[in-house]
Amino acid sequence: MKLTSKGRYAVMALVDLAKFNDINPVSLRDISLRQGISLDYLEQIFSKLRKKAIVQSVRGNQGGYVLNKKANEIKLTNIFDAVDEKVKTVRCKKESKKGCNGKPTKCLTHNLWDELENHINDFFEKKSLEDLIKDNIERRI
Amino acid sequence: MKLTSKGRYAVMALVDLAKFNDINPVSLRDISLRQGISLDYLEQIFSKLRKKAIVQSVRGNQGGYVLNKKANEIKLTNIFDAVDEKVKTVRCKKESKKGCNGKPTKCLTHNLWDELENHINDFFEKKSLEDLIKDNIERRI
DNA sequence: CAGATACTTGACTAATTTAGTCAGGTTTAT
DNA sequence: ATAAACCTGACTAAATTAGTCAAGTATCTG
Repeated sequence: MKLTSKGRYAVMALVDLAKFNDINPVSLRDISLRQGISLDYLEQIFSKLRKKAIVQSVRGNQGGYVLNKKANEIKLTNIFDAVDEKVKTVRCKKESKKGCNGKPTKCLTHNLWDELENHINDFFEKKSLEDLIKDNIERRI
Repeated sequence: MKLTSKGRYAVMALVDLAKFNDINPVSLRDISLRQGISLDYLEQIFSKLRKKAIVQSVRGNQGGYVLNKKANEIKLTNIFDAVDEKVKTVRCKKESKKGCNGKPTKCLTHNLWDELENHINDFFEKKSLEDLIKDNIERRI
């Protein structure tokens, strides 16, 4: 049960973006340097974030990225969803007619994994980018 | 963020075991047939469960496995721990002197991942095998 | 004691996923 | 014009997963 670095990076980069977002857009190059994430990889990640309208891009010289919503409107769920970081506790959901384990019934623990999934998603649903930034400032004091 | 099938199988197999555990020990072969898990794979899993004293083995003809503790004393944590299903939200913990991302400071989101880890582990800590079995019986009625 | 049943161990492997890199663009401010 | 920065898609090495396979050892039952 582990988080992929794509998901982690997406969140890190957005916190960085929100933090340094003043008048000018923030360039991926700067984020790359500050957070130690490869520029190429960041581009992949931001392409997805843009498609899901979480950020907006500003092209050309002195361009970069800007948040497309207020920080308190961006939940972790939205971020993870954008970069395809999904919470998959079970395999056995898609086989339409069969249950899990190839049998007509649901597996003994099917309900458990659903609960777990909800439990984790709750966490993601409650945390917004703003929370993270606040947390970050407090910590520094 | 996903659960491996080793962890899932371990829990499924133990619920099955607890359910059919009357006078005789339960053979892996039976579990394999009922739950649709390969016998060889089950053997690997039960070897680990035995080492962590979650089950006891009974050798010989009509042998099999028995729970080594009461069902309400076996938490999901114990099971996952036994089969090395760990909750790893972050990579950046072991590099003793450095923080995450190779810098001397912690990454912007370090605290978040810790929280997430605790949130998930809470869930595992609270659920016991007994809960699962009860849940299973209720559901059938 | 013979044989079957069932546990035990360890090595091996195919497939998948992850975590990127690389190359070759396009757009736009100055 | 040109440089900074975005944009896209293909590619790949390494790690992990999800098992399989083979060769045992222990012990109950007849």
